[in-house]
Amino acid sequence: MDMLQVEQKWRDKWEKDKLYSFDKSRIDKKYYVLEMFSYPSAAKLHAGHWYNYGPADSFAKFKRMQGYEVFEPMGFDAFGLPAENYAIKTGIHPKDSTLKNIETMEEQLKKINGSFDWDYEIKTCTPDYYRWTQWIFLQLYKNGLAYRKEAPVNWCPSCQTVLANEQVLDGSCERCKTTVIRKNLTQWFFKITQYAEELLQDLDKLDWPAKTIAMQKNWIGKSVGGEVEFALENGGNFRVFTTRADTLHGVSYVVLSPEHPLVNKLTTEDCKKAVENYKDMCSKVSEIDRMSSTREKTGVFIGAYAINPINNKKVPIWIADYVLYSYGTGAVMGVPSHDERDFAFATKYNLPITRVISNPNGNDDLPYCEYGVLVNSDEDNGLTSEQAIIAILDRLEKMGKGGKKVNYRLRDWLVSRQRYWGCPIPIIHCEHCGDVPVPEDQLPVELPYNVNFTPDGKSPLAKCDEYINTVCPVCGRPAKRDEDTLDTFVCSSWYYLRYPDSKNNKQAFDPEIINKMLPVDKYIGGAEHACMHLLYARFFTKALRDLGYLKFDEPFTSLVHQGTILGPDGFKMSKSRGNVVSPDDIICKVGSDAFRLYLMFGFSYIEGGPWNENGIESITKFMDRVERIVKSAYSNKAVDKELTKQDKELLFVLNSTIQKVTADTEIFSFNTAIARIMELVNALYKYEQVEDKNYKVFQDACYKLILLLAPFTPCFAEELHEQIGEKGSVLNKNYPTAETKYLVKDEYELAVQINSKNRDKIVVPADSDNKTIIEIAKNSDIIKKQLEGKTIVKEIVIPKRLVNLVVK
RNA sequence: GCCGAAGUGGUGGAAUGGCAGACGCGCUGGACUCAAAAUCCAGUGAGGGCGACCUCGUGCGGGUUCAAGUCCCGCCUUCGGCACCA
Repeated sequence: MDMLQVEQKWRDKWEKDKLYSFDKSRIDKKYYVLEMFSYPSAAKLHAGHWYNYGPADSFAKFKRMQGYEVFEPMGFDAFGLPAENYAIKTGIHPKDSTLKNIETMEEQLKKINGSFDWDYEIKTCTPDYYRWTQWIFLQLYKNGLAYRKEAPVNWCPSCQTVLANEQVLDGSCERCKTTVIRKNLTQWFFKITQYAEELLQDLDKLDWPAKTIAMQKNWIGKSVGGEVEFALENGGNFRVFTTRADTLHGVSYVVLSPEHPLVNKLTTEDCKKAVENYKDMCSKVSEIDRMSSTREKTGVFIGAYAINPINNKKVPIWIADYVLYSYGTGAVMGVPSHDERDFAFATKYNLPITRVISNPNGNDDLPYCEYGVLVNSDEDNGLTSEQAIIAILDRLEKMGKGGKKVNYRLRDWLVSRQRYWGCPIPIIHCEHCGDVPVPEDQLPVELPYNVNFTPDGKSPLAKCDEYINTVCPVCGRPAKRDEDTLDTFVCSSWYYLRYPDSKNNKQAFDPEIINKMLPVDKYIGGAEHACMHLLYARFFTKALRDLGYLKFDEPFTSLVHQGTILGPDGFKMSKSRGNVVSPDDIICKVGSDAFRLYLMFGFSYIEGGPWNENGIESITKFMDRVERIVKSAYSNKAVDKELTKQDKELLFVLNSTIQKVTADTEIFSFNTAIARIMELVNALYKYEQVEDKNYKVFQDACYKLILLLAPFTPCFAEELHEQIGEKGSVLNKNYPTAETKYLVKDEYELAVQINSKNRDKIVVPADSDNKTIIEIAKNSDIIKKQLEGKTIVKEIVIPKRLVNLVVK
């Protein structure tokens, strides 16, 4: 079969017939299959895109044939840094390059022969989309979920710009290799932390890969403990967070993070110079370096003291950069005897180390970081750690000096970017009125085209006078627009909500429609988004629910990550390695169906693996085999006949194939599903050699074979479907279901084991009881011989599988 | 350091505690052919035996079980993620 021609033929026909058009009248049967949309890169569609979209689309087609009204939209995550960097290098405007890349990719995507309904296409960089991104920003802002504050960011002193974490490699700017420093800038944040607990709890409701759930749990990082208030000599106080209140009696110092606001107030005159030097040193260390646990702990004494509320002991106050201002209270208590970091710190600076928890094993080594029994702890002596944590925090609470507290590692999401190619932030800064939201009827705030985005330390939009200068919507006086753009992850946090109502120019989406179409039933994409996109999207869904727009709690009920296809050398495909396999070259040779089928058969879908050249030929061979057997089956007239043994055997294989393929496809185990189909084809070839064939059975099996193949090789199946004289699209036919009457066997083959070693095989009638089976087993010649002179001590029968005789 | 996943023939990869290696690639042999290609059929974990068969075999070491790739304990290696979170 000339697949290239066949594929073109059906692609055209399907487009003409609008085969993949979503039928809104069948919304009650909807099945929303979503593949993560892609970034329109100049590098075109690569094997990774194909591996995501091809098999996922087969799943969508499978659902369609099962009678669901499948909604499978496609679009582009079109804002972002690569286009801007490309523009800086080449001078080609990001908008122009992006739109051009989208055009190319649309053409390539069509060659996948996916069930995409292009009427619902989204491009996040177009005003009709980002207008609503801005609208959502304003809803979050108006409800206290978006706020502005000063925060440390990665700053490249040479490029004079802020860098995203991903642009910092080993503490240096990826472009100029200059050491990145931290700098405080006023930035927009989304209050994702407000949802920390729900984001954590609801993970249990999701049909998601366990790995991804674990990653999100870690990322949210719930930590149950308490706060302890330390008084200052001058009358003030501050709090520390701890999970080990049981060790409170062993505090020998406290540490504030260098950025803690109390540091300047408390530092004594004679310590000022050392403290200033230390803070200066810290600011030069990147956040990434600072967060490394292998770094030696450093710090300085600030000259002041704090009072331990439980025993009124006076302890020195230090600052150290291992204490993070952004976690907990930005201050910790130092208990060197029971914490490794504190132990290292105290040893280095000669601070006292007092044991307050005894080791039940009697071992005296310090630090001892497990739970135990309290010692040297006054009235708390003898309590276990578990008891003491509760007792001490209760007591502190009664004293008004602390109590139970839960902390999360999750931080609020910093969404400002000092970049051009992104969604403008719809806020106006007015000297008189403060931060003023752009009135909703004035959205979108359009991204201006003529902007100088060469990096020079200022946000590109700040240099565009006609953009930045505006009037305050409240007082009418001159004011300035926010000069930053939004992180592109903001755009992708709600696109799945826009798809089903993508042409709506009055609302971001019609809640009426969205609440019927969502949540997404099956979401397919890379695992690299576990703690970014997938978390942000969950947050948006919950926030929009609480604002009254959505009636569901989670956006993606079920999630699947595809693996990664590596180059033939086993390394990740990359231009620099020269190991990139081009999908275009392959589909030009063997066609899109064969390429898709190879991707689905050659790898375990969730694992991926290295590309293998010769595998693809075996797939075209298989397709040829299918074509030949189908032709053979339809070469004779089908007549009703009584079923022979061989007919029944074929029917058994056919129906068990249907059963297994259905079950495997459901769980994305495509390689085994296709293996089962190959087995069916092998059985058909065996049947072809039967003298007295029943062409009715033969043809029925081949017809169902075509249906089974349709989701995996849509054009190929469609062509065969037409060739055997069927009307309409194969994709509109019902997916076959197994007829259980053909799955009943008259007899079974069982293995016979002696002492768990295979010794023989027997065939027994299907209705034999265990006793009969054992008799048959014992009567086999081989077994008889093996049993000579031995005593049977146990007889085990596993129906339909084996008999095991345990002998002495 | 912590969390997660994985380790099976020459190879990609299969196996609700129940016949390890499905299916495919490769290889070997046969049929067809003057020959080749294509196709079809058969074989293909290792070792031993003329043979029916026997022994060993799922990273390593133990264990539970009639039975372990699968469950438990202790390791090794690889990959992914997090990493001074108090």
